[in-house]
Amino acid sequence: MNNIEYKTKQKQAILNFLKNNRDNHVTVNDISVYLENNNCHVGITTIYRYLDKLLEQGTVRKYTVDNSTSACFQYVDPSKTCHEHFHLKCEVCGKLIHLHCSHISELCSHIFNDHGFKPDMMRTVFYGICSVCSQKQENNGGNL
Amino acid sequence: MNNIEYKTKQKQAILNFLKNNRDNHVTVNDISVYLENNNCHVGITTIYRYLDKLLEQGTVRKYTVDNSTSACFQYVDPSKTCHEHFHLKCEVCGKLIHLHCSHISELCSHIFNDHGFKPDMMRTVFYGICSVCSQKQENNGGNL
DNA sequence: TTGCGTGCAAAGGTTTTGCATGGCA
DNA sequence: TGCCATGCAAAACCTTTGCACGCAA
Repeated sequence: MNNIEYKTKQKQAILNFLKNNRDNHVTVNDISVYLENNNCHVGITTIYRYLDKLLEQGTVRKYTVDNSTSACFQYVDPSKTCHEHFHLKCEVCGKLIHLHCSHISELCSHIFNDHGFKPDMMRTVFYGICSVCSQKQENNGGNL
Repeated sequence: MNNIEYKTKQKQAILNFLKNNRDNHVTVNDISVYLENNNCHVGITTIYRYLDKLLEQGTVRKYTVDNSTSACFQYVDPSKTCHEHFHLKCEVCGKLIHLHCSHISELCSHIFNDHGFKPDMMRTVFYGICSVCSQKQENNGGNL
């Protein structure tokens, strides 16, 4: 009845993995596979339940990228406001690019100040074509 | 082999529902339930397949909104299908905001010139909270 | 008549739930 | 020793696929 949270191996392993991948988003499967390969089996039920808690605490962000059926999670650095980090998704090769760029926070401030809308860049994904794929398309003369 | 698209009752019923709800996003289940209640049964397979087509045609947009496990779709007015438009989606009320703003095209140029990524703003949606909903949240002192 | 469209059933994948057991405090 | 945490299995969902039949053109 006290609602005290216990410290366990599983939780620490999950949180460590999230922290070590703070620059990337990871899926439940990513976590499960990684831990498995490191001789630290954790049931997916546990992963889901712990991520739920971390989500409530704001320790982690959840978002979904188009075409991906499963949810993505990312550790949120308490000191850092993640306004400077955003995502580009290449629609050709599917690569997800993580970009640190001050221009984006300027844009966010502008949208908020002048348009009253408060963007959540952790949830927002820019769709387009990455440099590698656009180069390929040029070389092919526009054919697929 | 001609790839001609046929007109059917089912498609018309789905498209009508989408048009009548152009101010909201709807799920496959919403569509299915509504049609069922209107004595117009359409299998979910058909709904999924038709939405896929509409998506390719750009007649409809697909979203994933937090807290919802299933995908959301929203009719896009053909007259508003303009490359100068950017889209903001409020995650609280679901409203889709069309925005004209030179700052975003500047950002796109910057992303392309300095990062080599060519954003497709027709496909990109900014998620966040609109002014009305953020005001409401403030008035509630942060409670839901 | 042709071939696209439809819908059922089944498969595939992700997430949640029930329940007995394990383990922190 | 209390309770929370864990993990298996099963259930609950969402979405896709296969296939036979229906139906627009």
